[in-house]
This record gives sequence, C-alpha cells and structure tokens, in this order.
Amino acid sequence: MGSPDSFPAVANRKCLQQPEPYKKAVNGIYGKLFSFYGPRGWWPGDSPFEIAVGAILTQNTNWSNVEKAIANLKRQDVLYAEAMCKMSSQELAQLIRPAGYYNVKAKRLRAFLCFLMDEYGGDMARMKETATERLRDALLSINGVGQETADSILLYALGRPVFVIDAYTKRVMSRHGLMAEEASYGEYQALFYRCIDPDTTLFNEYHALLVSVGKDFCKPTPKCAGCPLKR
DNA sequence: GACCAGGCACATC
DNA sequence: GATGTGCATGGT
Repeated sequence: MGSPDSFPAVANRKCLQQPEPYKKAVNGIYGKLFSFYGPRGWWPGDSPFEIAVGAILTQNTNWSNVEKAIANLKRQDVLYAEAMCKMSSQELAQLIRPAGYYNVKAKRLRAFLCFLMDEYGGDMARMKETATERLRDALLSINGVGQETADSILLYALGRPVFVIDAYTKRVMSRHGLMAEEASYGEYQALFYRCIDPDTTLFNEYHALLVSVGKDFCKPTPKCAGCPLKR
C-alpha cells in the first residue's frame, strides 16, 4: 500500500491533466480484484424493489443485519410497496429492527414508498420511464436518500451506468493514492467516469469487488496480508 | 468491552 | 461550508 510517486493524492486536477496513469491504475485494480474474487453477482436481492429497500436499510449497517430485516418483511409477506405503505412507521420499525436505526429507517422507507406510489404507482419498473439525471435528482429529493443510496438504486435496481461511491470505495482508492481521502462524493465518482467507459455491468462488478476487498482487507485498520492489491 | 458496519439529516458555528 | 451529533442492532 502507499502512494506511488506518480500518483500524488491530489487526484482530480492531476487526473484531468495526465489521465493515463490514473486510467491504468483504476483499470489495474479492477483486473486484480476480478482475478482474485471472480464475478460477485450483485446486488443481493430478488427484485428491484427489494434492492431499493436494501439500499436504505444498509445505510451505515452490516449487510447481515439487513438480511434479517428483509427476512422479517418477507415472512410477514409485506415486501411490496402497497403493503408497506399501509403499515404505520411503528409497525414497520419493529420489523426492520435488526437493521439498526430502525426508527429513522422506517421513516426513510416510508418517504421512498410515498415517492414510489405517487410517481410510479408503486411499480419500480415504471421508474425506467424517467431519464437517469432527472431520476437521480428526484431520488435525492427524498428525505433519507443521499447520493450513495440514490446511485445504488440507479445502478443495481434500474441498471443505469452510475458508479456507486461508498466508504469502502473511498478507503481503497485513497489508500492507493488515486484520490485524496477527504475528496467529495462527486470527485470520487469523477475519477471512475474519467478512467473507465460507462458500462452498467462493469460499474456493478467494480463496486461489488471494492466492497469485497474492503470487507476482507481494507478495514479502518488495514489488514493487507494476502490482499490482491498488495504491491 | 471495544470496534466496526455498503449514510443521512440536522444543528451549530 | 465545514464540523459535530444522533440514530441502534448484531457480529467479531
């Protein structure tokens, strides 16, 4: 780990002026991760609606806890917009309790569900009628949906070529000297947009691979032994 | 018992 | 606009 001399962690401007080393590095990381892990088959979820619900539930939360919450919703046969809309925030909160922050997440889910019902009659498939930029803005206007959640829905539920930036993505890319740690969400996203062609399958796979290497090696306290990105 | 996990909104300065 | 804080469960 550590910054190669040619990749000072200044990133965006450097990447614009001299994109080739960044392209090589960003594509190189993908190649190493894909060779190591193979296809990740993301997002874990049976439907676009389940993916959107999971994207909200997983905010700052371990996925295994989210699975418990989704299992509760399935067990009660309420994992669809109409059913969840009929529930009170308190009822919903109890079902999603294992996912943590259950009171705020119940409100956030309801805000998303209201949007989905009002704009698309509760049908995720109808979101595909809306262009990506407009839909992203609309999602961001929902209370509880920030950039990562909106982009996760766009990429994994709707198949739009949008790169998702999360804590793992930031950690991996900054530790490899490709971006300043404190850079904004948009700056991280721009790095990927400048270095790889927009492709839904590739963006899906790349982000999933970053989460895998993040979970296995790129923790707040790095555990670099055995990491496929170790130099 | 401490740390960590696939954020976000809001208050305050 | 930057920074701090509340929100909470469950695995390691």
